[in-house]
Parts: sequence; C-alpha cells; structure tokens
Amino acid sequence: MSDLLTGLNPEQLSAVTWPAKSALVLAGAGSGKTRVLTTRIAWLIQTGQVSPAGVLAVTFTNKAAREMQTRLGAMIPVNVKSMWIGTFHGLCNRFLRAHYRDAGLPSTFQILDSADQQAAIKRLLKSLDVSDEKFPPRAVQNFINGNKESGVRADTLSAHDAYTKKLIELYAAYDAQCQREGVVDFAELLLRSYEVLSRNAALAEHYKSRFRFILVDEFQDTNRLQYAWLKLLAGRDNALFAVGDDDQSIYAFRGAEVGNMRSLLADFGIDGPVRLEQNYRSAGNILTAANALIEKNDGRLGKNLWTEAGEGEPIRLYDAYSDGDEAEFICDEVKALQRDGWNLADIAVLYRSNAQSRALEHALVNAKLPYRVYGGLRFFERQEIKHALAYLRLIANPDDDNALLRVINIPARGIGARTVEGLQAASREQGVSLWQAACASGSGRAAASLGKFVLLIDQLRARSSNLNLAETVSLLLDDSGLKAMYEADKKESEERLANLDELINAAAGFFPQDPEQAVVEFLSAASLEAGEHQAEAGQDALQLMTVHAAKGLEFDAVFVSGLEEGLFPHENSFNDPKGLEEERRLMYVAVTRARKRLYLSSAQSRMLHGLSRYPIRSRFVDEVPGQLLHVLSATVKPLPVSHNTRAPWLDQPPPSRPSANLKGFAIGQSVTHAKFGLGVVIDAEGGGDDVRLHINFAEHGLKWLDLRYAKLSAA
DNA sequence: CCCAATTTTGTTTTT
DNA sequence: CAAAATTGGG
Repeated sequence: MSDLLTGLNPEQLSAVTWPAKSALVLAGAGSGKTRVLTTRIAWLIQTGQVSPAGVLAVTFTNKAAREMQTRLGAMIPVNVKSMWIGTFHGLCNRFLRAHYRDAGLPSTFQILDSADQQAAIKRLLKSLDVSDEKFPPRAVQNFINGNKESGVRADTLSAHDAYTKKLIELYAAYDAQCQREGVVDFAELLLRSYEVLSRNAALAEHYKSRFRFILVDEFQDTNRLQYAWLKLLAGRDNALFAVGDDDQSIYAFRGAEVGNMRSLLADFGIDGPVRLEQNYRSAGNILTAANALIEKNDGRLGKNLWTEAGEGEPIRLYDAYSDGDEAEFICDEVKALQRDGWNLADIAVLYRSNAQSRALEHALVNAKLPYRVYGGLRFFERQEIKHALAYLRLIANPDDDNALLRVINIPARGIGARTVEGLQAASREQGVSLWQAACASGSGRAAASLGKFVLLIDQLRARSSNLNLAETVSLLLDDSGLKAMYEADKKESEERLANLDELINAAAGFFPQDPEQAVVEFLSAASLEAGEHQAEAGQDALQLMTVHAAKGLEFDAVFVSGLEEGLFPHENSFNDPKGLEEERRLMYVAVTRARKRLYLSSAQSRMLHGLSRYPIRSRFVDEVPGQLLHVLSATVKPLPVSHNTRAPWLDQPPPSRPSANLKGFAIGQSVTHAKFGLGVVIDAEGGGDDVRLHINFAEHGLKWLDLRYAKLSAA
C-alpha cells in the first residue's frame, strides 16, 4: 500500500485516505485531481475496504472514464472492464439495459443524439400541425431537456399562459412518441433510471447495498437530476466522494448547477471541502494570470493555486490584423517551436467556437503542418455514417420511425414525399409505427416500392442473424445500395466511402459484453461516444479544439485564439452577469491548460457568416496583469481598458482599422441617436454601402443599427 | 418522383 | 459562408 501513496503531498494523501464517509474535494486545475481519484479507488480496494464490484465511479466524458480505467488497471490487478466506471449516461444506459422491463422499455431500445432528437421534434410538430415558426424545434428541445434535467415530467407541469401550456403538451406528446418508437434521448437515460430506482425500493436497496463507495469526477458539472440520482444511490450509509472545481464550471448552459457543491456539503453533513491548491502543471506566470482572471468572479468557494515552479516565460500576446493573419501567426510560431524541439502533439490551439477552426485549418494546410481537430462534426455524426446506422437500427428495431424516415428513400427508390405522407397518415390513423403501416400497404405503384423496402430490411435482418457485426454492416452497405450511391457520385464521395470502410473497421473492433446483443450495444456506443473515433491518431500533430473540449487536458504550449468581445466572451453572454462569469471560467480553463508557454491572440477583423466584423479585443486579455505580458504584435500596446463603466472604449482609442470603411464612424466613438440618445460604437460589420454598427446606448442598451437608415451623428 | 438550382436561414459551448 | 429548405424543369 505504501507504493500507492508515495509521492502524494499532504492534502492529496488526506483526500486519498479519507475515511469511509462523504467528502468534497475542491481540486484546482493541475492539482492532481485524477490521480487522487484513481489512487483512492485503488487504495480502497487494496486495503480491503471494498471489492471492485462495490465501487461506482462517475465521470463526464468517455475519455475521462477510459483514462481512469487505464490508470487504475496499472495500479492494481483488477478487471477494470467489469467495474462500474463510466459517464452518467453510459452507466444509466447499462442500468436500463439490465432492467429494461422495470423501465418499460423494449430490450432493443435505442438512444437519440441531439440531432436525432431535433429531427424527432420536427416530425412531431408536423404531425400535430404546430407551426415551427411559433414553436422553433430548438426551443421545444430546450424546454424538454431543461425539464428532464430538473427531473420534471410533463404531467407534473402546469402553466397559465397558452404558450407554455402548448410546450407542456408538446413535451407529453414527444415522450409518447419516443415511447412508441422505443427510443430514449440523453436526458431520458438519466430520468428513466432515476424513476426506476425511486419507484422500486427493492431494486434501489440492491444497488445501495452494493455501491458502498461512490466517486464523482467534475462534480461542479452535475445537474439537478444527476445530483438527485447520486443522492438516491448514496442513501444514508454510502460514502459519496466528490471531486470538483467551481472555477471550472463551464456547462451551466446544459443544466449544470455549481450550487450542487454547496448542497453536497449541507446534505451530507460534510464539515468543509478538502482543498488541493498546489499546482503541478503550469509555470508561475501562467498561474498568476489564471488567478488574476478568476478573482474577478463573485461567489466562489475560494482557493488560491500556487506552485513551486519558477515564473517561467512571459505570456505572449498578439493582436492580429485579421483572422487570416492570426492563423498565419500561429503557424509561424508553431514552426518555430517545432524547430526548437517541441512536439506538435504537445501544442494546442484553443478557440471558443468550432467555426473558428476553418481559418486555422486553411493556414495549417498552407504551412504543411499536420494537425488534428477534436470535436466539430464527429465520426458517428457524419451523414453517410448516420445513414448506415439507420439501416442497422431498422434491423434491430423496425419501429424506429426516425431511422426509417432517414433512409426509406436513400438511395432513391421511388418513395417520395407523397408516399411518405400517405404512410404517415396511415400510421397515425391506425396508431402503428411507419414500418407497420408500410407492411400493411396495399397495391399500386407506391405500395410496390414500399414492399421492396420492407423486403430489403426483412432480408437484411434474416441474413444478419448468422453474421457478426462487421459482416452485417458490410452486407447492409452493399444491399441497401448506400455504397453504390456514393460510388456513383463523383465528387466528395471518396472521403465518404473511406468513412464507410472505417465503419466496418469500427464494427470489427467492437467487443460487446453480450455477443447476442452486439448490434444494439454497438448502436448505443455510437450514440454515447459520437467522436473519439478519428483516423491518423498516431501521428505527431498539432491539437485543435474548443476550450470546452480541452477541459481536463494539458499541453506544453497553448494558443488561446479569437480573444475578441462578442466571440470570447461570446455576445450571447453580454446581458447576463452569470453568463459572463461562465465565460470567464472558460477563459480560466483555457489558460490553465498550458504547462510552459501561453499565447493569447486576437484579430481586428474577422469573417462571420460571410461578412467582416471589426471586434475589439477581449476584456479577458486586459484582466491579465500587464507585467506578465510580452507583446509580439507591432500595432497595439496591451494597455488596460476598463469594461466596467458605461462608455468603456473611450479611454483607449483603438488602432486605425484596415479596410474598415465605417462612413466616418469608428469603433470606440461616442455617438448620438435621435431616439436612443448617447451611446458608444463597439462593433461593426459589413462594408461598402451596407454597414451596420453595434452600439451600446446608455439608456437603451445594445443595438445593431444600419447606417443606411439610422440617423446617427458624432457626439 | 427525381434532381439540380435557387433562395432562405442561421451560428456557442456537449453528454 | 455554409447547410437547409424550397422551387421548377425533366
């Protein structure tokens, strides 16, 4: 046991060897959080306090779960695969598969990802003849998921206004549709598990007496439902060991509640958090910058990271001419780092939104630098893959209307919009799935085409019963005509065909728990871990990803790009202080990814949906103490700009802007408007005659004004 | 019914 | 600048 514990600092040691009761570990960035978590599991098992089967460990990403398994396997001889280590969603899926009858689900139930869910909602709106103008599918989706994440079903909701009433009705209808089709969305996995456990006392008791030790990673990201689920499983007697960092809470937009950390202390009678404050990752200057940034936030649990490492290098700052210029700068620096012996794989370029990778990728291709983009459109989300998986879904469960609609006419087989509409009408009338309606269709041209499709799926199912997973996928690609369709298509089909081949490989490399259920398990895995599966992983390549995707990772050198008001912090967060604080935590996460060297970059002009924008530099750059910075760009000095006053951009006149013809106006200028009064120009877009200015009015707030119509004059 | 061309629309982050 | 939705000629 001494082996496990050597090298831990006193705080880490205290956390690892915490007695068999609940605890909250407040673990700063780079403080050895994952190590503490895995070492504790190993220690508990090695000291005989619990068997591997008595441990429940929950993470947020599949990557984190895998890492925990790998590290644990290296520490102690134990079959980590059989342990309950996984994401909330993965574990709930496992639970529901085991208890599908109690959950009222078919054994073959499938999981809808976000896009599938949205398609299902669109279809629902159409079938109920609800205007998607008034009820945007996106809004309905948010309503449903928001409520599910709070543990609330439609039948317990009520409202006085007609609009909300309709939303509740849609929520109920959506759940009914999913139930009919045998599918569950992400939030449903959790809610359904929770309901099964809370209704079935015997079952709950079984799991409670089994999981004596429950460990949760990234606890700050749990939502209400997840916390309720944990409380249910922990009961009174089990030890809930939660590790988290309120400063790294960046998922409030999907229901995460940092407040769960305080609730945990109260609900489980924990005296106070154990703090891990020594940082082993970053050089001093980087840490100082991070601490200075996060200090601007209110209501923190509070902690101050420190390091024994020296100051290290200054933080490099570059204010580029344009997004293209910024990308070129990054390429040049990366090449220089490479010449100095840095590994590309240890260098990351981070950005706020996925769309920003475009300009970067363009420059990287020109510079002939190998790179790897994480996130974005992931393998299992590509259209050709989703088409193929839809056939696979139909083999497993033909009542999956989503899947059927997706491929019933792909490739084209004479089943057009009219036929599909007829099918939908029939299914609604008879209260059966589209598949059943298709099976029952009579005679005629349309019915003949439908019959052929039904035959195709039936034959695929029959023939696949003797085949393994990879053979099944291969068969379906051939027999459905999907492969032939992409082969016939001349351009851009090459990559798609390669992806389809890769899908066969993925199937061949998939090892199900229960071989009988290989198809069902494979489909679940595809929904739950849509990404990760990307080719050319081995190569030494520059790492590109969003800041969100970078959480939990670390790199020798980090570029935080696109540091502009409106982008980072994102403009959607401007109106709400909570949102702005979340953006700042995001910046904190970005900065603390770096071990040795940190670059902050911004651009003075950026293309956004086809138009140029001229944003100002992000307030977050100004929140980094100036003495830590080393400015690389010639044009701008990193002088602090206050963002707290009403007319913030006046005390520092911006540099003259290239190619920004704003009809005599400039960013930072004070203006008056006949109706809105006094304001400050903070952003602009367009060019030539079509120029729009973003103005912060003292009385009326933020407005976009079109210079062709707005009566604006200099103040 | 099919396909291509055109218009419209929209954009944060993700399990 | 894309993807998605819509239209119109075969």
